[in-house]
Amino acid sequence: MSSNAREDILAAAKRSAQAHGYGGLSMRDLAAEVGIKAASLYYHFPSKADLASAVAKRYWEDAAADLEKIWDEYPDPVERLLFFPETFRRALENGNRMCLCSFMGAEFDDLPETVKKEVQIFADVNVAWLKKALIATGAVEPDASDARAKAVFAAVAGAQLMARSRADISLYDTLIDGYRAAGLLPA
Amino acid sequence: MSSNAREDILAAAKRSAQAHGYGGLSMRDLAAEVGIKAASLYYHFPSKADLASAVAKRYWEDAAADLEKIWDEYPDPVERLLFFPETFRRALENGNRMCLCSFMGAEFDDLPETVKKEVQIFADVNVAWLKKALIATGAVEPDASDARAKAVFAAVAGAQLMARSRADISLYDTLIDGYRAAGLLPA
DNA sequence: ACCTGAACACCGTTCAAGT
DNA sequence: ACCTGAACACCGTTCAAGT
Repeated sequence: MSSNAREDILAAAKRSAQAHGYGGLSMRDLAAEVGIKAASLYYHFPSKADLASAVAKRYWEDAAADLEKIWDEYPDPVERLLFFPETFRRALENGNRMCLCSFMGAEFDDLPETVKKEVQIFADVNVAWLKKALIATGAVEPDASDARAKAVFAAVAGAQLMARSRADISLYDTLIDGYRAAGLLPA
Repeated sequence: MSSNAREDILAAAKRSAQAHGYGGLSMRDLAAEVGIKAASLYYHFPSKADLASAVAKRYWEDAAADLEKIWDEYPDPVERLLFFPETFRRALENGNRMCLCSFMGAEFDDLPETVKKEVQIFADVNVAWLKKALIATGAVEPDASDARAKAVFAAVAGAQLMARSRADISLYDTLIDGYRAAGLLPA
């Protein structure tokens, strides 16, 4: 199937970065998982920074595609918006992992410039989608939609972070319900 | 003044962990900052895990004391609650740092058990205070106060994380305002 | 009581060398 | 084209030794 080493590396690096961050991503461990030597990684990616940058870029590209699909699959604006937290829930389901870009947001100080840029694009993509989705519900004034979209994104990321720190996915659901009860998400 | 090496180590380690996390906390760099050799750190703390555990413990103890002070200084329940995000804002003001326990929440998988425990207590302390503060406003049903307190905590932590990842403190203010506008925090 | 140099097994990275 | 072993400067940690 995927005898493409470069793709294997990207996939394994993504999984690892979602659990251990940029700093915790070990080139030696990564190589072992893919079945090559650490030195061989540098044939595919000139540095750890370049690898992480490629991983983060792929990450937001995949997220953008997923969000597009959700947009089309949920014609009802409220249902669509309520489905958004599900994308963050899946990382928790997948071995208590978290959003790669949230983890790297914490590691901001130690991130290479190229990686920082991709991490920020991930937030941009999500916020832009949320803004459109909020406006579509008609419940938010267009003027307020940008601030509200950012608030929803930050709150959902925070819920994922808190749930991860207790390895408790039911806490994530409680938090999202709490956002709904408070009015941050439509009820 | 503080010729107490142990206290100097704790203070420097706290600052570093707020910027680089547990994994990014370097014993050699830390020693250099305190003015001793790395090996000497092990006279004061038997391991990096023990040091980090002591730092996290001190961190929630200080937070608990701060919250008590805020409680007394703000007799008005709504004003008191609105002041809560200020405690997280200060870390951003202080060199774009973040809550030590949020960072370590991301690093959950790689944290020693003793450190995990202290990190969770930090959340417990904040949630317990928020719960009391929410009930005092009378705007939240006691039944819903626990879920709401957790939601506020997670949302504020998420706002700090997102603002840090753009090194933009004004974004933090926008997000907190967004929470207010949406009804998560009292307006 | 408090600190140190030297050593250990790690890490990301480089590079000349292999096929 | 793709991979490797050996080496580099790092890291957390240990420990015997210093004062």
